[in-house]
Amino acid sequence: MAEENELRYDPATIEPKWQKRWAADPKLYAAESASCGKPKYYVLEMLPYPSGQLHMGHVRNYSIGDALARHMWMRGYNVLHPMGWDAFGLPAENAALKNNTPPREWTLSNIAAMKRQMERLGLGYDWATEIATCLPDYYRWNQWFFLRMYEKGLVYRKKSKVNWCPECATVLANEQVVDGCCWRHEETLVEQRDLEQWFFRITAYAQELLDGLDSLDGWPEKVRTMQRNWIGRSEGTDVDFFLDENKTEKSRIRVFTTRVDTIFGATSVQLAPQHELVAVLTAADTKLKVQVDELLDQQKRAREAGDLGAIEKHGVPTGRFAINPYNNQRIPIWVANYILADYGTGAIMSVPGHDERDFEFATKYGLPIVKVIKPADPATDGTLPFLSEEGILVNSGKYDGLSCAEAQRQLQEAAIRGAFGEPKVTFRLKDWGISRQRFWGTPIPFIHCEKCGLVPVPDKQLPVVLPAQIEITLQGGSPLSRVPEFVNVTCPNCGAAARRETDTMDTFVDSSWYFYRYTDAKNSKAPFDSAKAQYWFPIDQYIGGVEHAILHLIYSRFWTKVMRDLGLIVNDEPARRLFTQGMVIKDGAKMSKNKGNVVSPDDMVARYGADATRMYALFAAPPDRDLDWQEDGVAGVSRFLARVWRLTIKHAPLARSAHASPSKTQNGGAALLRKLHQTIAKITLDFEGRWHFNTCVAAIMELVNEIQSSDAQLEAGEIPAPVVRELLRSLVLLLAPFAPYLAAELWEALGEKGSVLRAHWPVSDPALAKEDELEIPVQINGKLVNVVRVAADADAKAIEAAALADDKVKSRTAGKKIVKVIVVPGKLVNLVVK
RNA sequence: GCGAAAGUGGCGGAAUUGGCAGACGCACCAGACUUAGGAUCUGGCGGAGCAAUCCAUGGGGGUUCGAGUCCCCCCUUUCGCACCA
Repeated sequence: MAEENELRYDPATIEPKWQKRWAADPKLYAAESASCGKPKYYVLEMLPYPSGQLHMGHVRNYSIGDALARHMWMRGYNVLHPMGWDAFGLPAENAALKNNTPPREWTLSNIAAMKRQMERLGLGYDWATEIATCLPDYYRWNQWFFLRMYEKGLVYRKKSKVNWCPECATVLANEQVVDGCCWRHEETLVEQRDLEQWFFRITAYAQELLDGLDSLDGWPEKVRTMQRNWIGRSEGTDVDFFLDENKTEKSRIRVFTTRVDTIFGATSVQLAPQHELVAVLTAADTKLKVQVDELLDQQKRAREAGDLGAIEKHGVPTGRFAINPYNNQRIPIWVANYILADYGTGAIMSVPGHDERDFEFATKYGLPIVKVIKPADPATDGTLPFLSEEGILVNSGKYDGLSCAEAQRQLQEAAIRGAFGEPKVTFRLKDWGISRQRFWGTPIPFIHCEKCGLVPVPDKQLPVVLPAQIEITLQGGSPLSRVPEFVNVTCPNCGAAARRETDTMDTFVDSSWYFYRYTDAKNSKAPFDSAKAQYWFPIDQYIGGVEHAILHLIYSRFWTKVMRDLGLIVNDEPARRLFTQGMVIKDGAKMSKNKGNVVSPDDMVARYGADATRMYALFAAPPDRDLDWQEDGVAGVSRFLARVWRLTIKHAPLARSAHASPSKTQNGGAALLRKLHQTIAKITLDFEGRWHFNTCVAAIMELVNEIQSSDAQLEAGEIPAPVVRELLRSLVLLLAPFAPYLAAELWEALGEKGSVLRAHWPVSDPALAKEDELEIPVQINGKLVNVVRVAADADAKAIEAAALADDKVKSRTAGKKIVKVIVVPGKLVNLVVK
């Protein structure tokens, strides 16, 4: 009975034992100082929002990062592997409303719970560098950066149309609006409101953010493409059309076009319904106003249907005319529902001959369609619209005969000379609106003074701390505005009574620079020490979900460039390599409470242990693909770990009896050593880039299967002790990044002192890994017939001879003619037979 | 509509450079131990066929001695973009 117990793998005993020991060793996962002499490696997983519960997506993300961190420790790197909490945000306020718990208390207790879960999973974080963005010693630096950016002209306040989510009761950034709805409330339509808001001038870096993408070759192409599209650079020309014949400054309509070469084909000017000229015209024309209101209504309905792109085109003529500055042609001005107010100038020239949308519109309303580009390829000449730039200008006065590109150059020059236009680069990217009318965020460090206007809070008064006592509601604007002791201050400038700003910052501000704080988390004099940041940055490997491709990942690139220009850092980009892991799904669908297919990490850990749960998360699919969670699979990994445990414990005494590695002339166990060194080579290679950890786990399973099927030899003492020692030691080392608890337990069982993390990652010996003999497949006309065994270094001749000597090959080729023999040494033989 | 990725047994997946398709695991089947255990071990497991053998990587063509892998066309799924002038 006692013996049976002894041979049972029990993660519920092993794992808490090591968890305790690890917690008692603060140096174990701690980054060392720059002077340690080792090469540095910064591996980072995106910090979680402290909802209170880890989900399987977290487990997967952190299992990948932790495996990499452990591997790099074993490779002798100085590893920074930190963790923190993206701790501001609306859920804390919702919880406060629901349970009457203060946001701070709710958040901190969630952090404690999730930290326990992470420790239970055995994740190797340097908790000495832990950060929580909701604490004043972190968010004071948000305020500090805000003031520095204000000084640099990168922060401004302006009244404009902004996105408003009624559910969040706050403003949202453009990046947080998905298909016209709130990114947090997919069913809630975002409204447009005119509000005075704080903005970061991210557009000042638009070109650099775009150019930088070319250098990020360690980032997924998908993410780079998404950012390029989001930044949306387009080169063109601004052109002023004159209103009627009255050529005064006030009566110009500026349009933006990328195809100024087609301007002789413009047959109308189209304005967005929100265009300021439309407001002037409708004020004097009630009939027109009704029509324009209808266009606005159509836009609104299309947005509600989530399909603004497919709006049916409608327009109304204003009765007014514009003069084309190049040929003085008089063309009608229309208002159209498909013209976007916030792109370009909110007005376009309509060229139906060479633009698909304009063609559709002109056809519908009977506007003239003029051909001004003749295709270079005569085969495509004829039908309009002709959209390509591969052509020659016609019907364009003195520009006739020019290529499109040359015409664009000359027309731009003419516009500059005539002072009615200029070359223009337009970006789709808009400035980042960061004001939030919420409580649980970083207070914006400004004061409104009747006399002095906007006054920045002086540095020495930072941090502006959130009040502890507050009543949370989702009505009536910023909750902070209802806390008199927060609002009422004296102006730092003139000393008069003044009002504190009551908006807080977007939580994406918090996560835009958090990874710098990890390098110097306790600094109370500065956000971080520049020398420390310079040592650790850029991040060597960043790991997270692709859903942040244009939110967090563009904001943090922006922030890095701002900090560089403030002289704080020298790197241009935050992360050298980015890895976006796939989703965890169940029964073919994303896990969600609604579908009732949520698998709890705690439940998995309780039933199978942390090692099995983590290892399954790596084994079930390659990390970049979606992973279908199958509980039977976790049980399978758990059985495998039990087998490793039994095998190692059983043969540990023999292994411990040896004290050296096997000598090269050792007899016995060559096949096992060969398999071992092949496995080491395979896994090492994967860590260096391919990251197919699923096949790494499979390779370890193969190795264990092979050792186990040699059990009879092991029992009979036919495998020398040094070989057994090397096999088991290496097996444990290979397992250490994936199943840290079991590895620690078995490392100790093998009589090893010190942490397995400080042991050297095994090195594959090519001589030991090499096969003596190979099985070479023999094909006849490309079809497999048999395999022949040959020496591994056999040349083409020898292989051919072996193939031709094979009985099966002989009988298949009898009476036929061998036309050609293809021999790929080490691979195969193919006989072409007629 | 445009762009990208993917499509392989009952399931998750493997095949790193054009070279034995299905590694590894799950599920299932048979057996051993044992007598009730969701334990362990052994064997089997793409389809058809008694077999030799044939068929098989979404479908159809092509290149090649040889194609899951390369090229062309089509279908499906997922993701991103979608009047950006």
